[in-house]
Amino acid sequence: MAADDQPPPTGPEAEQEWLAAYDPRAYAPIAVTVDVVALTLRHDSLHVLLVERGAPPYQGCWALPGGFLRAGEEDLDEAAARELAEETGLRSASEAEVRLCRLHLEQLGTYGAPERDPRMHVVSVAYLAFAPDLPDPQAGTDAAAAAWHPVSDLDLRPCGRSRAAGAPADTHGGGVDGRTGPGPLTLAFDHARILADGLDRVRAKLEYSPLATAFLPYDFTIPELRAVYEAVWGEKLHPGNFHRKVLSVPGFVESTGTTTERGGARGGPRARTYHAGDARLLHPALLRPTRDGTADDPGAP
Amino acid sequence: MAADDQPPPTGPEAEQEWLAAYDPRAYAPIAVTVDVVALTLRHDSLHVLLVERGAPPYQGCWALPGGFLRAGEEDLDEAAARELAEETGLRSASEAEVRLCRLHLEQLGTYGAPERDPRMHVVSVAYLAFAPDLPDPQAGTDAAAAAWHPVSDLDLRPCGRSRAAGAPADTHGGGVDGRTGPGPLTLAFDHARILADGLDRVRAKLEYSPLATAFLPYDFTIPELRAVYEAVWGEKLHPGNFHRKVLSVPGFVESTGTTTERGGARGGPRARTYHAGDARLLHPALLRPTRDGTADDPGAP
DNA sequence: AGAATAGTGTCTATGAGACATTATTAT
DNA sequence: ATAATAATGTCTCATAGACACTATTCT
Repeated sequence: MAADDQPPPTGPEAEQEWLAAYDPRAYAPIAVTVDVVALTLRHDSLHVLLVERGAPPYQGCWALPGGFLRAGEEDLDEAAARELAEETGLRSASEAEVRLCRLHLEQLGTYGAPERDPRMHVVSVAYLAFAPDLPDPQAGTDAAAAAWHPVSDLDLRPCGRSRAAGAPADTHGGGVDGRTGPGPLTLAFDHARILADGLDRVRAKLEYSPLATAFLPYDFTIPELRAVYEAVWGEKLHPGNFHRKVLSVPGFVESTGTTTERGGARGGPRARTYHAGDARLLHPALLRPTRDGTADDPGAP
Repeated sequence: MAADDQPPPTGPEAEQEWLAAYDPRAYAPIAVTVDVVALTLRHDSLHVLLVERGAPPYQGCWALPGGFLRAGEEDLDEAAARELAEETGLRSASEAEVRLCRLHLEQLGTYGAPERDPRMHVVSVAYLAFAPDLPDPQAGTDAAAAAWHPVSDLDLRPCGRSRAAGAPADTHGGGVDGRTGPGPLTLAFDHARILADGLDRVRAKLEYSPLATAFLPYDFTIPELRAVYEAVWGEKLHPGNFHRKVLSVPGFVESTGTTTERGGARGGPRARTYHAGDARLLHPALLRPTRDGTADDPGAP
């Protein structure tokens, strides 16, 4: 149900009473927030947008950008787009429109464990965003300190820190910078889990959807597209086979008829340029290399 | 963020003030509910569990079972399992444990348009459940009138009724039974959309996950498994090819070494029985028949 | 007996992946 | 000149799907 009513009213005035009881202030409060896992490619490695927390709990830790859903004013998608625009520091509507128009935004999942925020029960709707290279977030905006971080620098173990949920609120006294000693960065709340789920999602999505193009400018080359796959999957792909395969999937890319101005940085011919086609699903899919390990019956002669 | 704070405090007492401002009663209220798209197979056709609304809005309409998240008490998954147990009328914990233990439950998506419930802003976390044949919901429980409905009887057009979201709240005055004249059943709120999303999900999931087995009892035959695929996809499959393919996917099914007691209803040999294997992903996948329609370059000679 | 079904065998088209090869460009 | 790279060609293996066939069981 939307707002459900377990015991339905039995009479007309009981019904009135029932409706009156809908005042949510009578219930224990739940907050609804929207968090965004915004991914982009920088220097051929996957980066995620994080903000540094300026207040406890988890003060000094990095966290996913996000904020409260504005009750009665916006849908979840709108809230996610708004938060992202705010945190990336694209203030003017026109600039935001230009830079974010090619942005892909999709719902990732919702996280609602009662103890995930020590202050109160917070239900967070997580979104996943893919963007072509965005500028560094500008200081002086809503984001106290927002920055792109290489995903490989982060600690994504099941519960980042010492059990994220029940983590001590006095974290801000000790290692304030979100690092556990010399190790990788840890994230606030259950954000490591959310980010891990987002990475799983994007890795899977590249197989059957053309969304790799969302990480690139409007025009791109096949080798650039391959770099996206390699960065997201963390594996080198066979250039020749990848090239032929991409061109064989109907609607994946469309030729522009032109090439790049210069060859590769280390030599090689100019590459032809393409832009995204109209396919929304890849047929056939670009399957991830089978890092099998299945041993596939090596016992048989 | 979990509960985010855009403008971080600048001083110690400002911080205190900031934390005090966290009282969610100061914000416009948002309700959080959990809805369940519970699917099962009956007589080889897909059925969904619905409850009849006893109160406005959408009084008399059918809706997905669901209810409020209990603040501070339960996670989203727990709330979904609880609602499902309540609405299916499996009251005793032991019975619920027995009947629901084989239940598959996964998060489907979250719906939060401000106007989706005319009373207030309600954010609903939708879950998808697959179950082997469950008994008819018992009257006299929480569910005023809960019943399994054939999915094919429902109107799943983009916005079920007259634009679900802005639908008039006085619906209970007119066509009270959830039908628009002689047509198929329409659902309350945006539940037609949620159900449609759930159907998309289950159709896709059968391809690459072994979840078809969640619709069947512990032991099953390959033809029974095929019936699940045919019901969900709405297409007849080639019995011979399906059989060989299922057995060729490692970890999908495991032989029990026995067969059914009797042959098919209309003749044929006894079928061997299997139970679900330990694979969580199918490799290779069971791809849906390509209802291509791509015309596949009919212009060439 | 006749009909329907479980399970297996065979053949073909297609796609994935391993190389190999040619042409083009930067250093 | 040398090295690196874009793009294409060729070959092999695995899988999907069409079809045929046998064996078993119900009416």
